[in-house]
Amino acid sequence: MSKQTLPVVDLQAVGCCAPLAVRPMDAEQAAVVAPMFKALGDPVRLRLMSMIASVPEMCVCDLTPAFDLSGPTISHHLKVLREAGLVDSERRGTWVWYRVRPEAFRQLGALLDLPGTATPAGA
Amino acid sequence: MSKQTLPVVDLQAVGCCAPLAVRPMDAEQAAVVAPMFKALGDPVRLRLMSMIASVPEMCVCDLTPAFDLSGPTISHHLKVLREAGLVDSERRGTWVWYRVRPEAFRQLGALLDLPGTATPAGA
DNA sequence: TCTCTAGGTTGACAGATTTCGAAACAGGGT
DNA sequence: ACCCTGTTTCGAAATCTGTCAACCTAGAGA
Repeated sequence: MSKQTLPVVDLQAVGCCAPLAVRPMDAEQAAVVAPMFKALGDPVRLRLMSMIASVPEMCVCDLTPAFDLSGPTISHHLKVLREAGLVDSERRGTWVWYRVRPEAFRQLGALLDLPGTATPAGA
Repeated sequence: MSKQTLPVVDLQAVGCCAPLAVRPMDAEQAAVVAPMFKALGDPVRLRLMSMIASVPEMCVCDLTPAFDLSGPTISHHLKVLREAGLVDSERRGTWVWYRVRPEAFRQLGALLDLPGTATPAGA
């Protein structure tokens, strides 16, 4: 699965993350970050992500039945999220558990900060 | 262009935006938000977005030469950003100007908030 | 140990979407 | 009328989505 960190995103190396609204992104940075947004750009994956993100960890066996999709399809979507660096998976016994990678999540959030807009309380 | 607001996203109607990490998204919400992430999921569009977001407004005539792509292609990408509700365009005389829609930007940012993680100053 | 069963992933494939450029078109200035 | 900016249309090539079949791993039972 991914006990040893995959050669995937390498968030640190990007020198990342002035908010989009502050400094334009260079091509290299964009090439690293775009796949993360792309991974979230599918309704199924977005829901998978939100289900995983809203708990400490989530079993695939609870993810799959939430959709009208076959097991392999869910597995493929999870792979996309994994390869984008957004989640991490670990097999424990019979089941496979997914959890978010907070660094990646944080990086995307930071990118979307709108300076001078301290996320209004009521939003 | 888009003087009258396009029947596009309708951010308010979604009842949107508990952070992903707080509550799982229902299918309907995901269907509305996913296209926005999808729009940012291409390196070219991500850079376009960042170029637009980092200034009050941006002329297409300054956007196009920043890429090794034809005019029509850039125009296509801008259309995707527009239809996702992320930017707005306006023709003034000869040139067309693009600017971000802060509400959309804010919505995405809110979705990616990681509660208990007040965006560290240095990040 | 050997087998059986359940949970997940991988590989291969058809059908749908994207991406991009050439050419044609529309808006606006001169 | 002519030129310049940007968009649209259309078609070709590449990529994505979802399924079935096959496979691998782990636990249960004989």
